[in-house]
Amino acid sequence: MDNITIKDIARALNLSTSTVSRALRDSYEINPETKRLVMEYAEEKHYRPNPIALSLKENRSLSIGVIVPEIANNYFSQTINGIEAAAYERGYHVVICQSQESYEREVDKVEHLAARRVDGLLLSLSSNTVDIEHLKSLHERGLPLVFFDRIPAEIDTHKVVADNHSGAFQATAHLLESGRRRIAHITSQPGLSITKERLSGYLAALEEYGVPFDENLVKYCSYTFDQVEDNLNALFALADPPDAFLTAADRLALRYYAGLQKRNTRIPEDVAFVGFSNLNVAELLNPPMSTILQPAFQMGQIAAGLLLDLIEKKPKSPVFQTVQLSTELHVRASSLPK
Amino acid sequence: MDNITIKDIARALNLSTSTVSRALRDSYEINPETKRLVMEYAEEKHYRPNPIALSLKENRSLSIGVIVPEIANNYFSQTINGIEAAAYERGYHVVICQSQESYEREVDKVEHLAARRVDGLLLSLSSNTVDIEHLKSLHERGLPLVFFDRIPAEIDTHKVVADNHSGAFQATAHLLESGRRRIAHITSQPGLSITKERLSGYLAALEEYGVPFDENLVKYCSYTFDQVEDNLNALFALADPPDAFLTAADRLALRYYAGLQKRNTRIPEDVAFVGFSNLNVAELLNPPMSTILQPAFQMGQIAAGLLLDLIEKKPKSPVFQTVQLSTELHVRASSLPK
DNA sequence: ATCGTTATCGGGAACGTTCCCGGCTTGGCA
DNA sequence: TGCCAAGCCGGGAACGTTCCCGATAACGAT
Repeated sequence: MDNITIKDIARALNLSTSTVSRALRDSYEINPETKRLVMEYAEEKHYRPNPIALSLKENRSLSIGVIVPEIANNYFSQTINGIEAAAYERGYHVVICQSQESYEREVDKVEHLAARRVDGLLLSLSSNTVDIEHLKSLHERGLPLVFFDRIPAEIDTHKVVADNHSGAFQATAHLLESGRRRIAHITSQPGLSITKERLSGYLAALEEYGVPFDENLVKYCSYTFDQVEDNLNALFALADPPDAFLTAADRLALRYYAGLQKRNTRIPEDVAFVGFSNLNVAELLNPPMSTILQPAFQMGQIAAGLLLDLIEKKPKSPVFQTVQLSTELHVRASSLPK
Repeated sequence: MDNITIKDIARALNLSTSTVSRALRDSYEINPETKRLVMEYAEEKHYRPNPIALSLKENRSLSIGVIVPEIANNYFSQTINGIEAAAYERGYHVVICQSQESYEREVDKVEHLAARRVDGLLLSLSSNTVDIEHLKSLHERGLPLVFFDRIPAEIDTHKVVADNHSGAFQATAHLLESGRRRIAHITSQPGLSITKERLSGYLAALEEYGVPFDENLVKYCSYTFDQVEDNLNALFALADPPDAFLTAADRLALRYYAGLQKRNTRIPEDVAFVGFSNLNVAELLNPPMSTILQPAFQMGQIAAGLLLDLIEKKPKSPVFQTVQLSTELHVRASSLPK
């Protein structure tokens, strides 16, 4: 594991490190013959510049960090692919981390990446993150930061989100139009931005169609603690039980799909079902699941692009924007009229 | 982004960097009072040691690299979770990369991680990797290396795999016992270790049950190039078409499940179906898919454990082992007898 | 012959740490 | 009174680069 360094080359060719360094970067002030010698020797010995030494000197790493709650989630893995595509194109490496929906892990990862001198950070908050001081101070100290999907209100920077309000509105309207009236909304932690936006879309649709809102139909779920059965039991114990479900995430959609089937509730006969989800298997489920699809890959691309812009033209402090991408409702068998 | 350094502390407290350094590491030869001063000042100013400077000096990073073909694959994301669990416990960070099933990307990622001085590398080969010189030379130069799942024969180091032979054997035997005779085997690139092992299990089962092998029933698929329809057409154009499918990966299982449904082939009436897969939705598919489940999380844990052992006791050159974990056949509706 | 130019190269500081050496006070003891 | 050993601390090299200054030589111009 002892790699060859510029010093080694210098010693071997009886040159100074400065000369070797310049020869390698093809500087004009080095004799072509010397350059050739250095280049050839470097090639032969597989010289690779030490990025750590460079990072130490330049205080940057030509890499960006990504922190997502979990990668075992189609939505996030698609986003990461978009990020990688954009970063790769512009010569940056991507370091991927998971917060595992844990606040402590998130803080740990953020600090680790910052200490490792990533040139910028892309992130989607963990569902248990309430305090974002760790990010705020980093941002104030000048670390370029772009949020996507689960964004905080308190930090002013670029953000990329799906149009959650309209996605939820569309889905709810679709359910209402196919004759449902008691739509259960299974959603994420109340603190998350996506939760609020989706709830507001849901409420707006109810209002538009003159259907009264019943807060008993809204269930906030932790991703980590499993209470599917309890929630379903509570919902179906209502005097007026749900005849439709609108779920807010891949994970929730699957859990409740399974939960409903376990209690032999028929979809879509007994209840209709629509999920916010980028599951690539929605079509293959039994029955095929109606989903609100988010442009995950594109979100990643855009977020990475914004971050790299931020990184590369640091001097002028930019006007931060929030990019909102539209969602697509895919109606499948799970939400057909009864 | 200007972080406080030991030098800053030294200057502020009128001490030397050596003293500050020692005070921070609680050295015995520093006056308790001085220690207190330094510690408090460091705390107040949020001093964090610069890991890059440390890496440069110590030639290590307290982090390990993981390269998988793609993270949008339940099998790999579960493995990564296992790796992270094990690494976290022992104080190491994990850097995740995707080769995207591309040889060039794999080489690039490997070199990048090595240059960044990861202390070791965990990897599962891309399906397009044939030449592994890049890994061989790294390994010879002393970089600890552990392979999992898709392993090369040419490098002697720790390896962690599922018992692919017996998994395929079990699944094939199960299909044969439920009355199938023409079992199509849809599998990965022929070069991969997992492909060979699974094929051998498939063949062994055929032989045990006295069913002749027909090479027309085996289809090798690239992950990147999509030829599902062609393959299905070819298979069903056979004089004696398949009455069962054994697929070798998450991705293939889903594609062919969808492909079969598109051509209105009934499962399990017309063909039975079993897939190597860690899909968490297998139960929810239509029909629920029989799968051969691999202990992905555990594989990650074990692989990471072996790697860390390798890293931490470098001096003695160990005896390398290949850990083989057993798979589990989960029979569901897709492979019921006709 | 002297001088300014150009072409080519080397020295050394700096990035943030650690650590080897060496140095200065004390104070205790002979 | 003198000496040695703690106890405590600073100087500086080293890790691999880059880059700012110089430095040296040759060479044409004055």
